Amino acid sequence: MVSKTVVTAFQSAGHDHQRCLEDALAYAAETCARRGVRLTRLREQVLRLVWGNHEPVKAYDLLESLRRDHEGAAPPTVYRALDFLLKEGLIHRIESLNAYIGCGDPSSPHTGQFLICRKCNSVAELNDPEIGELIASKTKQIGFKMDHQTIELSGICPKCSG
Amino acid sequence: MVSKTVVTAFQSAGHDHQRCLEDALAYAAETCARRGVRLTRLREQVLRLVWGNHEPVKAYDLLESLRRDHEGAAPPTVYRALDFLLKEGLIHRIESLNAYIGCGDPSSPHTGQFLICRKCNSVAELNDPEIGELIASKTKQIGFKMDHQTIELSGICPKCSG
DNA sequence: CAATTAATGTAATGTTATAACATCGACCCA
DNA sequence: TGGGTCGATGTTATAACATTACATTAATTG
Repeated sequence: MVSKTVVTAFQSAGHDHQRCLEDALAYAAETCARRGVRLTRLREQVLRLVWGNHEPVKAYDLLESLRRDHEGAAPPTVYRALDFLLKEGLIHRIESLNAYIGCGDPSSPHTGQFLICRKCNSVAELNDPEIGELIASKTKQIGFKMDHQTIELSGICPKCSG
Repeated sequence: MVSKTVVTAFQSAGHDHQRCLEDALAYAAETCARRGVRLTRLREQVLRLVWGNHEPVKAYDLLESLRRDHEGAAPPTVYRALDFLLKEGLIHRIESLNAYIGCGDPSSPHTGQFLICRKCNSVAELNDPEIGELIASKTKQIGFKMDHQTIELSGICPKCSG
């Protein structure tokens, strides 16, 4: 498997998403097993829905999808699963969109930098250490003890800008 | 007036907030006049409330305050004023908190980097060009045409960790 | 297999934000 | 100066996002 630490997406035309999805699910299962946490049917199904494509997904859209084969799903059903997946680093929340997206590299805990295309809505996860480190050093300089970065960049992706 | 381009807040003990507030309001009035846009009573009052302190303020808290001397204020009353102030760069929205904060340097349009103290809730606006430029160059490298940065850093401020 | 804890079900409600249409008021200009 | 225009605000309703609280079920452990 090619390293995903630099950039996940934007996807090329030949992207085999079925494969991408199955890889992510397998990886999640393995990760949870290793950590001794339970990737239940419900949680796996939510993860699968989040990974449906490379666009951020909204909680209530997930809820609607989920209801197709899980009658009786309610907001807490979805939010609990999302909380679990967030905690395990299997998905990220995009604050500026109130939406969720699959994590391109759940191997180690991290906070990515998200590139959001406002034309096609796709999101790429950049995980550039230089950016993270520059910010860490600048904030440290002024005595701020940073523990979390939220970096969301909106614009036009390579595919959409031709 | 000392340049505010590097960092606004965290406020020291001797911070004269009355003065800080009046400066910001005067600056806003001047800016709007220059641009030919109307800083109406309502908009100014909302700006004053946002500048009440150096913590982000929630829209419905503003609404409640506003109602004290503006009976009949409703959500659109507040959100319209916030939209105006955001557009004119007089305030910023903190995405990760769904809250609003006065802009430390409305002179030129910009997107700051926000340092959010999760202990005292104060927010400092860092406006470090190196960070902005590094991100701009990295994203450009991969063909992304960035037009907006959201950078929100949470942690413990110097005062709280001191 | 009983006890315990984690996960899920269920109903209600809290919080954040916008839509749609009516009215008011500032400004322009003939 | 009075009427037209457009931006601002009033008002009602509802959409969109998220959590609380408590009941029930399922997995895990001693």
